[in-house]
Amino acid sequence: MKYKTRKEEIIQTSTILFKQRGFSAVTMRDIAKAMGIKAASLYNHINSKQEILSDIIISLAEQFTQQMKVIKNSNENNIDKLKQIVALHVDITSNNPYGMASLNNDWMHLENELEYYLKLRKDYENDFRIIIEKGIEDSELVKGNSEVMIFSMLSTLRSLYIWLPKKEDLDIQKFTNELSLVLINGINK
Amino acid sequence: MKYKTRKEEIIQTSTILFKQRGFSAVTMRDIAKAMGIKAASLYNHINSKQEILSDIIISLAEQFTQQMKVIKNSNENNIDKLKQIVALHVDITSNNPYGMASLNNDWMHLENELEYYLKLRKDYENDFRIIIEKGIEDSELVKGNSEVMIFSMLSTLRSLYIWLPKKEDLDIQKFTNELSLVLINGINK
DNA sequence: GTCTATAGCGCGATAGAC
DNA sequence: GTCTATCGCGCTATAGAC
Repeated sequence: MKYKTRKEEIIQTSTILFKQRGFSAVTMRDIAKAMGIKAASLYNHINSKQEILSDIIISLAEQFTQQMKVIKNSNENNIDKLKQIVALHVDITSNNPYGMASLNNDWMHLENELEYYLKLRKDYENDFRIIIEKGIEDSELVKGNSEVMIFSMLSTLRSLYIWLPKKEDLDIQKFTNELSLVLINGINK
Repeated sequence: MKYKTRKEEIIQTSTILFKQRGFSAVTMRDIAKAMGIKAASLYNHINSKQEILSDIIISLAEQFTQQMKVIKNSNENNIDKLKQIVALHVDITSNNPYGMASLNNDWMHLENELEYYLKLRKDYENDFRIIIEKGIEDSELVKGNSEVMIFSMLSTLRSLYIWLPKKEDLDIQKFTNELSLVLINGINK
């Protein structure tokens, strides 16, 4: 059996459709059709379309926040912390590339959990910022515009969901190292 | 007068709303309300909601393709070509940050122009790839995974629309240089 | 747990008055 | 060029049979 519960199957099916066309363009009929049932039957397992979205997004956002806390409190230097963050994004994204599309593109359609999501994201970005700024202070990173560094790294890490699914036979460990290299050392010879 | 034509006003208003909530979640009634008129009145100036989307996306995509051709055919070395590409993205995005959201997130809702858009994007990425690979070949760039380099740079450049509008007082020239530095030389000391 | 039927509403778009 | 009125359809969600 691929799914433990019918609810889990609904969420996984929705996740794929949400990535392809976005939350607003996917209907309950689309989700039901992809599962071979009628839309009304979905409501035996979930309460609303909105609930599907928040299940997808919040569980991912909490994984990031929780793991960031571990990285933040470790005793490594700041460069190694950044490498751990790269590994974290590759790990979560490769385990749920479709869900990451909703996290990135459909968070604004959250209702009850919107504020909670925004707080999780803000906390995450703050932790990231502190590592970058500490890295500059400790002379591990070049003296540069820290906001540009944060923007550049986070943009790339947040876009992994577009790219990873296209590389089916990927060696995750090798890729993580190559990506860390490009992000930290650049591409200039 | 802020807008030359009523059609232009419709497109600019839609562009802002599409960025906030995405094409599918914005209604003709929303667009009309933002302009202080009724939805039916919009149809005196445009033919369909779809037409608004394709006007936004195709004009931006064509700007990229056209300027990429100029960069490609210039006599500069590959690193300087990459810097020009960074400048191109900063330029187009700072002139139309809202439209870039549609280009990135709502292209899949194009109908008649979907294939044309996909061709423009593919051509652009191919030109980008050739510059990176030539750079490695000519020993301007480190020997590394070129796909990872392309992914990383393009992800950052494509995310500029999220970031640029938050920095109103930005010195565009200075920012372009800082971003080029981070993308090409990395952040490692 | 899935079905048919349908409520209640909002959608994109059109017709025609002014 | 904007309005009111409305068409025809699709949406989320519910009721109740099996």
